[in-house]
Amino acid sequence: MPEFLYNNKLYYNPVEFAMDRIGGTWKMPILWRLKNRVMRFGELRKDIPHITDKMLTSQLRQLEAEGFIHREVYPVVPPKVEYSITPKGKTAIPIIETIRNYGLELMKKEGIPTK
Amino acid sequence: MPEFLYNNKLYYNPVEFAMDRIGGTWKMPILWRLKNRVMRFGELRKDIPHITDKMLTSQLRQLEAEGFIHREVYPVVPPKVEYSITPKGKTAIPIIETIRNYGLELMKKEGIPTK
DNA sequence: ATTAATACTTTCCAAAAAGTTAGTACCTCT
DNA sequence: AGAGGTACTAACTTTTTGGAAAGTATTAAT
Repeated sequence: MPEFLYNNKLYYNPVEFAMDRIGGTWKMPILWRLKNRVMRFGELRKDIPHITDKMLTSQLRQLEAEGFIHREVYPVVPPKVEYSITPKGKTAIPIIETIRNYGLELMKKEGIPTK
Repeated sequence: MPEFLYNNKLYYNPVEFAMDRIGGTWKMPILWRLKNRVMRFGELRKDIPHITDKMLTSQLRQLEAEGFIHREVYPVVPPKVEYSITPKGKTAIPIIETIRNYGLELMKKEGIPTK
């Protein structure tokens, strides 16, 4: 496996690279929810259990910086900001689905009720 | 999304559950190498760049505990231990491949030479 | 007696990720 | 004047993850 630098970080393989973009605790849950609709900050917060303002903001910023989502600000008071998925973000959906189904499969094997 | 406990840890979704079994820096590289052959500790260490003894040991133990690999000890001196993938471990290979291909795709978009 | 080989184990430490708590800016409405 | 609503921002702490370096056990070979 080749190793390479990107944004001053050293990666050892493509899996690591992918997981750095869409991995972590919150990025997939966010992308998953945006997959077929636009959502506001407050909506996402309500919909994703246990996420904090800080985590939501920082993850949204990272996803935006990588081009997975788009952030649209409306200059009104109180503030209104809408988040939507980009074409690049959509390419992540099937991957998330694959991992999700695998997770469900493993859970089933462990006897964890999946509903 | 349902939340649930497993081994005293709280999970919020199936993706998280899957990534806790086969995610992290080293588990996929290990499984990937074992996918079609048995390997010894020293072989794995030589083959996976930058991994330390400690990390290799701890990841192998976790993979074994979850049933993804099998550990065979030969009572000889110096010690000999062989690691092999189990049927359960094999189910992870296509997932790794999917993520890997996605990583390669993202790298290509970023202009990172993939070989 | 010393060295070599192999597969760990242990201790201590640093960095990264995530969580907690509190606060800000702005305008509208009462 | 004060409260309410929205999307943050900042400071601080905790937890998790990973890493470096050294040590252990056993026996054979020199």
